[in-house]
Amino acid sequence: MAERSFDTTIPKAYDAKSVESRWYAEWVDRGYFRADPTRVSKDRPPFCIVLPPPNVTGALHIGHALQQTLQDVPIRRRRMQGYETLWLPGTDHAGIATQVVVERHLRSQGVEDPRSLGREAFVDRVWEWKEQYGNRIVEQMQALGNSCDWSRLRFTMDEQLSRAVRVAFVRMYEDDLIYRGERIVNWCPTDQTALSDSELEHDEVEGELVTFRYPLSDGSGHIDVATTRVETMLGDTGVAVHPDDERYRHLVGKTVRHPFSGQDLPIVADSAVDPGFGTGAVKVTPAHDATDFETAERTGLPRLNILNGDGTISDAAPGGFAGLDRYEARRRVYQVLRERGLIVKEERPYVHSVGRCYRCHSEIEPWLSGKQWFVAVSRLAGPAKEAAESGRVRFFPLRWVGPYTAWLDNLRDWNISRQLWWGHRIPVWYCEDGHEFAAVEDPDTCPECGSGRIEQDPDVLDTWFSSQLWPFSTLGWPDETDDLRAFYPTSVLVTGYEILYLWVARMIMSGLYLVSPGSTRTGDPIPYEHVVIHGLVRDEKNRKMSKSLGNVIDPLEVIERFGADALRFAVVRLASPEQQNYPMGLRDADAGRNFANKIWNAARLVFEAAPEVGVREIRAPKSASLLQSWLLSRHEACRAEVDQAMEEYRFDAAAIALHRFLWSEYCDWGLEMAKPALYEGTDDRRTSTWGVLAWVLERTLRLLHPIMPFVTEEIWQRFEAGESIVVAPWPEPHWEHRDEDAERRVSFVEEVVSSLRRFRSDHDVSPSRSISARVIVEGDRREALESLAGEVRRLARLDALDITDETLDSRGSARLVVQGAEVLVPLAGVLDPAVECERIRRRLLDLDGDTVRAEQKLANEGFLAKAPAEVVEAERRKLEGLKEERAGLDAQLVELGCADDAAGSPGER
RNA sequence: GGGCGCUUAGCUCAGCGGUAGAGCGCCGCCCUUACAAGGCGGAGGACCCAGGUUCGAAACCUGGAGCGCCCACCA
Repeated sequence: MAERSFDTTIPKAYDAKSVESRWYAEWVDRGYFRADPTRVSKDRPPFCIVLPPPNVTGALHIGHALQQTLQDVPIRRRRMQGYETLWLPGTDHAGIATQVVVERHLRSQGVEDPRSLGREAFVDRVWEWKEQYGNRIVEQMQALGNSCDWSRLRFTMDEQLSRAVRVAFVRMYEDDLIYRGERIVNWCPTDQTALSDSELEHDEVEGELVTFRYPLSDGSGHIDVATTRVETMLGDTGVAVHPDDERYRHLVGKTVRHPFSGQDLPIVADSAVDPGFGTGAVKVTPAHDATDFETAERTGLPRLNILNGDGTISDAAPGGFAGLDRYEARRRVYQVLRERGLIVKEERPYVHSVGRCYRCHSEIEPWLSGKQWFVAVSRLAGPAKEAAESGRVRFFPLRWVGPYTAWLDNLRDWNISRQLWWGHRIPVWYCEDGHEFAAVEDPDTCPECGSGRIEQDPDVLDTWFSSQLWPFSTLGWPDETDDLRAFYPTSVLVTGYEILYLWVARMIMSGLYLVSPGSTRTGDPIPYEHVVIHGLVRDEKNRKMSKSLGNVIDPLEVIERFGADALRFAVVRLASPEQQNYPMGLRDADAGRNFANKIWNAARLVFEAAPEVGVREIRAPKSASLLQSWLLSRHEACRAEVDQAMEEYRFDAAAIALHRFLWSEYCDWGLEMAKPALYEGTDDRRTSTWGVLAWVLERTLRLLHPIMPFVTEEIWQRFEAGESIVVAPWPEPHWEHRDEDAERRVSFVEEVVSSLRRFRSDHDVSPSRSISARVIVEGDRREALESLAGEVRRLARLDALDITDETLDSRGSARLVVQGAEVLVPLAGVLDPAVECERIRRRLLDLDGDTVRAEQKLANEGFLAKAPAEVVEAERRKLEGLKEERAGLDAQLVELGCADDAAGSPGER
């Protein structure tokens, strides 16, 4: 044999760590991830994803790894398909979240009251924090292998993006979509800011429902009201009943006397009251309840704010409760009412839901906190709903359209002002003469009166106000940039369902409103064409991952132990869109690590078996042998499956298909059956076999590359088929390789091998002991078996294999039936007949069940009449085969001398 | 009070009209010159329950149960 020219120094075990660190830097250096809008053309369509920006504050967790891999996979595939791809990365300043983290940090550093630093100094400290930790996210993303265009890294508080925020605000302000008003807001007493409705979490708690009595001022009676927050009665300014409620109609217009203030509170009629709940009368606390606020608006009741921003009772409250914490006040108010005999009923526990701050989980207070800014949503919601219903934006899975439109239907105005320092300051100024105006650029004077004494609104905008602009502000909006024209609308948004409302819906609303159709590539201002919604990663016990539970998995730790490819594979395989939770532990990366190693070693075999001539040439093979046709056919089937799955964003299915093909087909059968040709074959046979193995492997690596970029690149380089797999073309279909005959024939051969292996195992024949076999089979399956006889001998460890189409005397042999063909294994005194009888009996048991079922089916006239002909025919053939096998096995039992305990035929049982 | 999702092998999940699949785990045997991060063989399932549609249902329809989630101004 000629000396081989291949590299035999490839290490036995795949070392993800060293491979991964080498390649990522190389890819970035070569500029593979950089998008260029000028390259976009008819033949080179754009494909763009903007990364949902992680918060600058934290480190990435495993959920980010999932989400990002789900973006990198389509990005890498489209890049290979020749699209001009842009994956635009960035981070979010995350107003409240960051401010809270930095405040906590400062406190730990001895700054007791961070707000005492003053606005400017505090904001400086946050920027310092951001500079320090913002990069960690980038490093993590690079370790994952994400193919982002780092030259376009954005941050929501970048100058350009901040200008976008101001332009958006001013435009909406001038169009009356943003207004300032005094309304009840959700107030977080811990973070001391207002929150939008979407920033609340709802939580069921076991509280109390206390019913107490208000005496009528004229002493003629009383009226009872119920509440779960009895302290709010300090802020009651009236009592409401339903206008049609006969029980109370005569009381409307009278007043009750407040037990602490002594003031007279009017009894009013309002149809918002549900006469069926409680007593049918409601205490009205306009400053601390959204419903009551509206009731008060309609009925003219005054507002009395009895809470301070920190959740303590204010001086405005009667009865000497001022200064008490709200929970303490609840107990005290209850006590005093009780002492005065005014409590008429108590229910404890009373389960009801409370709103909590989505950042710090404190119970929020509905509160009147002066004027707040709102976005009027009614004009925005309609087009956003239409876009989803008409399919201009498509949801994957489709079922999310329902919740999305339902949310838009019930939308209330969006509170966008936050009493924080970290964020985009509201671009509105007030002059001393009471004029109010919004401006994109910082003004010096009031445009109305020219006064220089102007002051900017102290509040900042809700983080989500800037986030909603993300898909276009990152591309240069409000300028009509090349990026915008080339890549907007973006192609896909990949995100979790938890921010469907908070973010996705708002991006669609604002995109449709703000972006001018003429500046986009399609003339549609919609931010993206597809929205892919995935679930959330949980821990192994399916609990939410959180720092306080200590069950957070750091992607870097997984990468360190198993490699980025392993993590990516694990996470993609989990990400079924039907599931809302993905439980995951560290060990789940095992399978991916093993898979990478398996591919590595398969490649090692292929390269080490490379024939001397034509080693590096990979040509589209012309199918030759049965084995080659089979492998090409199976590979093409896999390719088609992967393509389809990826088009449908079923990356889980794509990952499983690739795993199955490579491991169970390519390695277990393809490589194993190729060994005789590779090691003992003629030069021709060796070369052609190797050619197919290499061709298939090289293409499969490309199919797998989007999911496991590193190991595929490392191996692919050895083919010297191009510069990098990152920019190698995506495998084109080769439908002509599908060969169902070859698949059918090889599957017969596989089953012959399996049946012999099982036989060996059943009889405890050690691998070192030889057995021989004779197979009786006709037609093309016989040809198949003959052409693969050497391979079968090797795989089943036979020292002899006879193949014939003549009936043979089966005496003295075990009979195995494979797809109707007989496989005879001479017992030759080496095997225990009792064991063989047992084996046959076990088989007969299964056989009987199958036979009965088949017979019943074929006896069913409906089945014969209505089932498709091929189904009926298949059933007939099956029954026939079963009967033949049964006859053979019965004969065998007789021969082995254990027929006595053999069961009768199925019909007689 | 509405709505959505899930319920399939010990665990985590695919399958979504033609007699049950994967990964991990488990039990045997095997260091067979790609891989012990491996090979070969195996065990293990009233596909939540009850009705219905159908020749045929894990799959489709109706109802129910359990779990999870979302929405909602029951004070």
